Amino acid sequence: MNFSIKDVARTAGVSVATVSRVLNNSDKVTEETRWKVLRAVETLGYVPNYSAKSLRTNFSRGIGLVISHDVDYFITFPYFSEFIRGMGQTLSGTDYHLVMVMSTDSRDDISSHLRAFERKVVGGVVLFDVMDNDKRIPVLKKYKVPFVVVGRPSLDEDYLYVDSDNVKGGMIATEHLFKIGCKRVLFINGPKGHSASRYRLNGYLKAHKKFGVQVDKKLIIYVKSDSDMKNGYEIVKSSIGQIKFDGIFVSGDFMATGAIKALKDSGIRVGRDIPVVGFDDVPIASMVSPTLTTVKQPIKDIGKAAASTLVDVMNGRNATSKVFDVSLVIRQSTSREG
Amino acid sequence: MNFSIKDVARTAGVSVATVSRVLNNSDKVTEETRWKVLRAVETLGYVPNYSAKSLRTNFSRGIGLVISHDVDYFITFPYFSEFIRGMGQTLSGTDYHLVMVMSTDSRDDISSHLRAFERKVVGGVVLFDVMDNDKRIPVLKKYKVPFVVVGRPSLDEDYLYVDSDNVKGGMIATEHLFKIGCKRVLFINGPKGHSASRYRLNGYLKAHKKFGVQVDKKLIIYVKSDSDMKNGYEIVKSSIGQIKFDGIFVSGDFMATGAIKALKDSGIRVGRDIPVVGFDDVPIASMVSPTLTTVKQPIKDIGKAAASTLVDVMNGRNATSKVFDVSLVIRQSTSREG
DNA sequence: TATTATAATGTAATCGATTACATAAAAATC
DNA sequence: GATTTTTATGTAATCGATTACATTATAATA
Repeated sequence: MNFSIKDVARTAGVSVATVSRVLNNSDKVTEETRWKVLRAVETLGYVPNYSAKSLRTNFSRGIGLVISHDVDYFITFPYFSEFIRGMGQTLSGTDYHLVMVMSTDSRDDISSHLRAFERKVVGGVVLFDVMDNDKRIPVLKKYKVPFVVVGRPSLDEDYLYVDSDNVKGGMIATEHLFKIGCKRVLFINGPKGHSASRYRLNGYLKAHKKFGVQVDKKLIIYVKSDSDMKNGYEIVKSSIGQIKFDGIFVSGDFMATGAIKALKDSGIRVGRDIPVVGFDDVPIASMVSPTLTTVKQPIKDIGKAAASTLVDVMNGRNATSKVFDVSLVIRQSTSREG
Repeated sequence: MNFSIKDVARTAGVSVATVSRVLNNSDKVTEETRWKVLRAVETLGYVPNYSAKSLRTNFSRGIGLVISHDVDYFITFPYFSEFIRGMGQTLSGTDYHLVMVMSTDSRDDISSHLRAFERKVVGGVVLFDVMDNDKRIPVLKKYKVPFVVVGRPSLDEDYLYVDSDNVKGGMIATEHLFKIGCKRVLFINGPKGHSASRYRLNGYLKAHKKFGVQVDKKLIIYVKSDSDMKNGYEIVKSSIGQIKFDGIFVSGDFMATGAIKALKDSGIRVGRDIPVVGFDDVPIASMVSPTLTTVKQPIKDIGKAAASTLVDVMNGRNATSKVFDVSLVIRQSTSREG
């Protein structure tokens, strides 16, 4: 049976207004009345109807995450699950819930976000998988949809974001390779235009400056699509003999696994001959052989922050953007003894 | 600006009832009126308020997926993402949306499902990660919550489910090992009581019968928790020397990766000395070395089926349970040349 | 043409919550 | 004790849709 606030009011012998007051602990209510109401709620097993709530208050507690149809990258990678887990941990026990809106359109289409917002299915959205100068951001602003961006797709940063320190990530990865003697680091970066790709490249360049190493643009390769993790394999395969390099930094552990396989298949010893550094520290990084040196990002924390920041924005509280620290996890793939 | 059905009615010069009729293509409406209404909808950019819809019709279009806090397994594994992608593909373009309800409680707690349903945040749920005789099923039945189970947790099967053919999966994996000369196959199964674990064991036993091989119960090992994929490594490490085995079947590719590492670390050649078969065919299976022989399940299709079946149930259409075929993908980890 | 049947549209109640405003009760002030 | 102020509670409108029922317009029949 599904009870309404009226049933609670009748059972407690008060008006619906009073019940509402108790339930939202607004206004003043006598301890005695409060107790009567709560007892009635308990007795009936009353659960508020969120459609009614949302209709009346014009406020939806859905936290929207729009997944584009044509994007494989994030969603197939552990990154995605961990991110959701983080959001979940923050949202768990609150009145908010995570809504996955499936976009019929391409990645840069905003209509799914807007529709979900206008339908009141969500009260705000998390913008995932953003590109440089993402066109969706101005649209969300225009329509006053509360939102938080994962990543920093534009320089003016006139929006709230959560991100990991990709500049540092790119830097410590490259530095580590320099420190163990590399001079020419092949950098297999994410897709061009992708928010994170730019920052990681910055870090890569910074490390060169710091170590006084000349940058060879031929060493910087962007994957075309973010869906194909076999890219790591193929890029390295086709680079061998074409470009001279003595170390590899790959923007993603799965691609790094492919890169390592390519080296192995070519009879090159990973670590001793060519050290490899990945990015993400996916669970499997410590299970492959050689185990993978990689940049660890606190993905779950980023998910948590995305959720809590968005809830803050939705409630008109002021929130701040956050950049999370990353660290290098050193394993066998950069060991000279390998 | 957010327009309501009233605005549309005014703009079109008709009543709200007529607008509603057009929008839900119920009843008869003149072509002319329909056109006027649709034009008004177009002009205003009207989007129906789903809270109001849901309140009035007592029908929520949220498809609930409850994620337990204490479960790492599914959510960290590619299985989870792929499953969601499948659901998404089915739901995309429809009026339904996927809601991830985060449970505060342990896996077998049903309250999160019920609460979400009674709040009208979801109109039905997908039951994931089920155990044998899962206690949640009778509760969902009792409260008349539309639901679909992923897996087959009980024998009476008095509910709708989608599942992959785990019996066949366990069987073809074991058979393949027998065919290439194994006599004692170590089986690292999922957690005891887990729906899939039972069926895969059945397949494992069936293969023994078929090949006339005696079953040694010592060879059957259940992982304790499903969260720790290092289990594969540790179980194999501690089994070497303790139990005699000449092949391994691991209920999961990530665990299989750990198992392979354990063999390598012990100086055992994977394939030639001890062949290994995994389960799932995760994307990385073809990127590790040796590449992994594994049982492929159509996870995305299972997700699709889960979504469409639930929508059918929610709409009172009759639906049927589905079992999806699995197949063996043969790679290097079972090659005797490895 | 008058009468009846049918089709198209409108009116108003309803879903379950919140909240502005009204009112009653209690406390504070004189 | 009468008056004012404060506090607690109730009444009723409202959010945006759907839909039973009423009404009007049109078509069919006598």
